[in-house]
Amino acid sequence: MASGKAKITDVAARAGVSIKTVSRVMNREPNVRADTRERVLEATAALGYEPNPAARGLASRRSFSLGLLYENPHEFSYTQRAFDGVFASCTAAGYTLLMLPCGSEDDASSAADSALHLAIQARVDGVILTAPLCDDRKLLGALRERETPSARIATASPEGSSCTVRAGDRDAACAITEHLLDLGHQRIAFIKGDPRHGASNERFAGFRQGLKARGVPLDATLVAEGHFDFDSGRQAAFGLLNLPHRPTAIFASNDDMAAGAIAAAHALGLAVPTAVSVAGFDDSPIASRTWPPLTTARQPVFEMAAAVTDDLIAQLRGQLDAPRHRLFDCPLVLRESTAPPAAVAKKEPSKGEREGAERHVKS
Amino acid sequence: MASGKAKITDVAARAGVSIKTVSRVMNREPNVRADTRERVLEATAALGYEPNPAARGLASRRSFSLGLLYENPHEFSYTQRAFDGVFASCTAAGYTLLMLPCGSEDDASSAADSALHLAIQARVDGVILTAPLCDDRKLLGALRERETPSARIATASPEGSSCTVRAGDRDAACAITEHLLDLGHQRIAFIKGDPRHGASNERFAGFRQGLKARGVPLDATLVAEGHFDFDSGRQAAFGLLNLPHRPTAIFASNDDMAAGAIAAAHALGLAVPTAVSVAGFDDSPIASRTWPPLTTARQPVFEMAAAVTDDLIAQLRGQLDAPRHRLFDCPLVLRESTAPPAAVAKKEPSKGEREGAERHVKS
DNA sequence: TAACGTGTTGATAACGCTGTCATTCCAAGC
DNA sequence: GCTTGGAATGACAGCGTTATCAACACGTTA
Repeated sequence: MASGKAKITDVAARAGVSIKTVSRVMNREPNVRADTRERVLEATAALGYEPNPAARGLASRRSFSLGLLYENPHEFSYTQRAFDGVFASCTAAGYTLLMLPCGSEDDASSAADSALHLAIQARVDGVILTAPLCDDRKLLGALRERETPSARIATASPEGSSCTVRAGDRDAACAITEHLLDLGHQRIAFIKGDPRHGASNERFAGFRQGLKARGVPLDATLVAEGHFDFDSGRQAAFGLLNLPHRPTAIFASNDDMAAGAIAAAHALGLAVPTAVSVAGFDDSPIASRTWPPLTTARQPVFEMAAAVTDDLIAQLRGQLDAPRHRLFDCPLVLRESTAPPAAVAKKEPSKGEREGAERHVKS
Repeated sequence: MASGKAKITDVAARAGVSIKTVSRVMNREPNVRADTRERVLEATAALGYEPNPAARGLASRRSFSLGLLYENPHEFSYTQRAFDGVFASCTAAGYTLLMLPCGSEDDASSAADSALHLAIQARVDGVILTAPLCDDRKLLGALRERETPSARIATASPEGSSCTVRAGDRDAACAITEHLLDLGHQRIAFIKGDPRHGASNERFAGFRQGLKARGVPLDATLVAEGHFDFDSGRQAAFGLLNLPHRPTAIFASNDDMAAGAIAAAHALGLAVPTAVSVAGFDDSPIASRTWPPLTTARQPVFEMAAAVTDDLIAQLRGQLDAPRHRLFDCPLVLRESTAPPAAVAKKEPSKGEREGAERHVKS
């Protein structure tokens, strides 16, 4: 399967037919003999031929594309926020944007392949990769091979020839940990995220760093595995809260898992934050919709996505000499899911720790 | 501003320059005299000229488009689920898909204009409209004028020459209302949705229909206005729960508002569902993340979006004689946010109403 | 046998733009 | 005035497909 430079004339030559016949086969038109079709298909496969959509569009006066018009919802998922940032930059620069979803976990690599295939078919000038795809070696290799410029959002390795952007996960996780320690918590549990995301390691490292800075030893029994989703957070929290000597605070490494932790606490009859404090990460929409709303760290996804897209476009235009690697701060967002532990709360009623419903503190 | 049929030769003729000069102006290339540029720009404006992206792409060997690769998150917003459905059908049919967001409420019509403009620029073969855009008369008029085929998701008027799909909002809302009545609730409050969405009326109508079927009169003081978002739901619920004679159940016409209602109840120290039951609509991700998780009606957004996209593509291919108008059922999803009212609960402990954590009942 | 129809294939002209390179213009310098 | 050189402009050949229409093969009918 030679790569994408073959054109219809090459296929026609190889199959020993005219380009029109190739065209007929590609467009599933009738009136082509079965054996002819076979020869053509063999040739397209052998040459790795992909029809050029621009040429097709020009000749046929169709675009083979649809538009989905929608009004921006108030509620954004991470992907949605990233899309909005990328879209804003694309529009400003006169680029159009294709969404290329992969079929999530199960067999992630082959799913990535299919998205990549769509990118190749559409002949995009460049691609933007989100975590964890941005660290998929196979995918990156394929892109390099095709010389497709790329940019990476939330990568684990902010280096190399493509532009990258990431959040200061470690520092922000450290700040959250210190916030919990400042409230008087000593037994703080941590729920890890999907190990394929670079951010997971960083956030865990930030947690350890925060403990270390205050001289609190890491208790391995208080570290649970999660996968960045609600259910895994709930499960992990159940385990943690059922421990003989349970933690007084849970730091889940994203908001969805933190929401799960809150649900687990509720189910066990433990009030948040009175009986147990819960903190998340990201400041995604769910963070302000739980009860109580979550203390978290705000990841500026829109800005990150827009910035890295600007960089990619600049690179495509040859306006960028070296790839740019950006780092964004994640400010702490204090809400009502964290408070001093019960024991401490009795002694000092936590004056000054709980005022405005929402405060932003630079991490 | 004549519409999209002008080409570069027309502009060149009108401006009295060669097509190459027009090209230079369009691409912001240097070395064009200011007055020449002016004349060209005047001509493009007068003719409503939009460069043909396919021709540009073919000649320049670039596509002026980027791809955003991402892994499907577990958590879907409504838009995300709709996108996934549309995308699945597009991919299967060999179409590419452009996301065309509008800038939400403030000045919705001009926002719709900008999205429409993008659609025209990109020369999409057709567009898919989601609520409330699908009922924007100005937008529909513009599409008709350009003879751009369209399909509509969740429209208020399931008729006309474009294919449509909608949910059985009225029946499902009626079913939810009857569920609450069956539990023994008599004072049921309703929080309306954004009036621009056709679904809002339907759901309210379903609510009234449910009451009427059981002979319960509609109490106007128990009907509050909302806008389908968390905050408006919370506000509305605050008002309702602070009434002298407060309702024993709240039916919010979507899940986000229902989540807001739960937050309001929590804030007022009212336990859900013991002190007050709450029901939502949509079965969006938030529905299973609140505490307690929400009783709601599942809107099969993915399937609806995929189906209407299939119809649109069939229409584009001339395989459809008459436009198709589809209706999807919304099955009831019973979770823990609804229970018999306190008074009734004392008498009969609600046997048989609370068993599996989640049951689906066809509406 | 000739004429006909049907299924299959190919030659060639678009499609609407950009890239290349030649040409023209015009102010500055001699 | 004449030359010079860079800025401004244009002529024209592609770009890689599809559409049109002609040509051809072959079995069937008159």
